[in-house]
Amino acid sequence: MSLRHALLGLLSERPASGYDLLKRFETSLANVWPATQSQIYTELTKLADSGLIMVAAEGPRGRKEYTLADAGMAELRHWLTETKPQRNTRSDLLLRVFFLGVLRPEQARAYLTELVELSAHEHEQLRQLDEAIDWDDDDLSVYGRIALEYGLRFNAMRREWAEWAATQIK
Amino acid sequence: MSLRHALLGLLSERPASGYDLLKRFETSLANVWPATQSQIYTELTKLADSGLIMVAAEGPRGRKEYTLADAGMAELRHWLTETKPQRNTRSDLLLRVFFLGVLRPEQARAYLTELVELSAHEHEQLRQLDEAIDWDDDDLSVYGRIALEYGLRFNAMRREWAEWAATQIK
DNA sequence: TTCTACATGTAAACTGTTACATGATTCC
DNA sequence: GGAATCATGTAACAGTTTACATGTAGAA
Repeated sequence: MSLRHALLGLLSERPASGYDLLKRFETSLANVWPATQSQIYTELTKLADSGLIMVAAEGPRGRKEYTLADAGMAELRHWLTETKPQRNTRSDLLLRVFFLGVLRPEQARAYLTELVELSAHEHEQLRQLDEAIDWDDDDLSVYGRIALEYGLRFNAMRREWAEWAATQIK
Repeated sequence: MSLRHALLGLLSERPASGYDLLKRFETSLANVWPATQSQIYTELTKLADSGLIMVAAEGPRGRKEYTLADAGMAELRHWLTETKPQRNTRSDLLLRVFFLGVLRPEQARAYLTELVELSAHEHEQLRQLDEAIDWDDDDLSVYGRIALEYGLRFNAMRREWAEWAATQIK
């Protein structure tokens, strides 16, 4: 149940409405924890009911601005320090690799070549994002930069692996 | 819905019972697509109902041995060649990184140090698995080795990243 | 005035996890 | 005879996706 912690985390930076949070998910958090509009609004209601967040203000068009309650900050800290991350790496991309033997060698190689391109493309997207952001030296910048660096290294690794893998066939 | 394709893929290698498939998930496939006993038996029933697999034989203790039907092989090939992999990387491990700013610097560094150890540990597990397996040059060996190499490279990358990240704090 | 962005909510279907429930065969 | 392993199945719950449904405020 990480969605609630993602919401608590975002609210720890500043108060926001469901709509604001949705936008933040679509941009910064989409790569590590995608969430839909429906899921976010439902979870915010639950978080407010359980007292981890509060409706601090109501604005035009029924806008509700949420703030983190003390209990919410405590829960966020607990999640960060006391719970172990799952190394649950469900990857349909890698699952396919196991079964490439049912294809002809050139088809299998084509799949791996697509992965090279996919990784190169994602790497480039992140590189552009990196350039576009005016990095500061506040918390958000430090940790945002660290997360982005992970994406860069990950895509570089995956690209090299897929290039190597393509040479292993036949 | 990759579970059904994982099952079709395993059955493309050889006929198997639900129990056999469960064991294969626990060992080889656990790293890329974990599945529970309950899920596997339920999905096998659905696959048989829709004609993608068939019950070829029944053994002791109610054992049902499934084989891949032609339609199942077609569906497997379709999945491998015609559908795009999701680059859906839900990672609670990385999600936490975004919010490490709410912790004290030494706590944040401790989290990253744990990731170094986690990656080193997983790398070592895979290295031992690599040594233990008697790699052949059949399809299964070629693609199994490719998938394992991914794991090795991934954990090496993650370890180096976490080591670097720890130096970036404060 | 009309379009776009803001803004929220619910229902149904699907996927995945945990727990319960049962029983047969083989090995020691 | 007892324990471990083989073998299957279902129920309840939690999490996720897709689709539907509605309406307001501001900008051009």
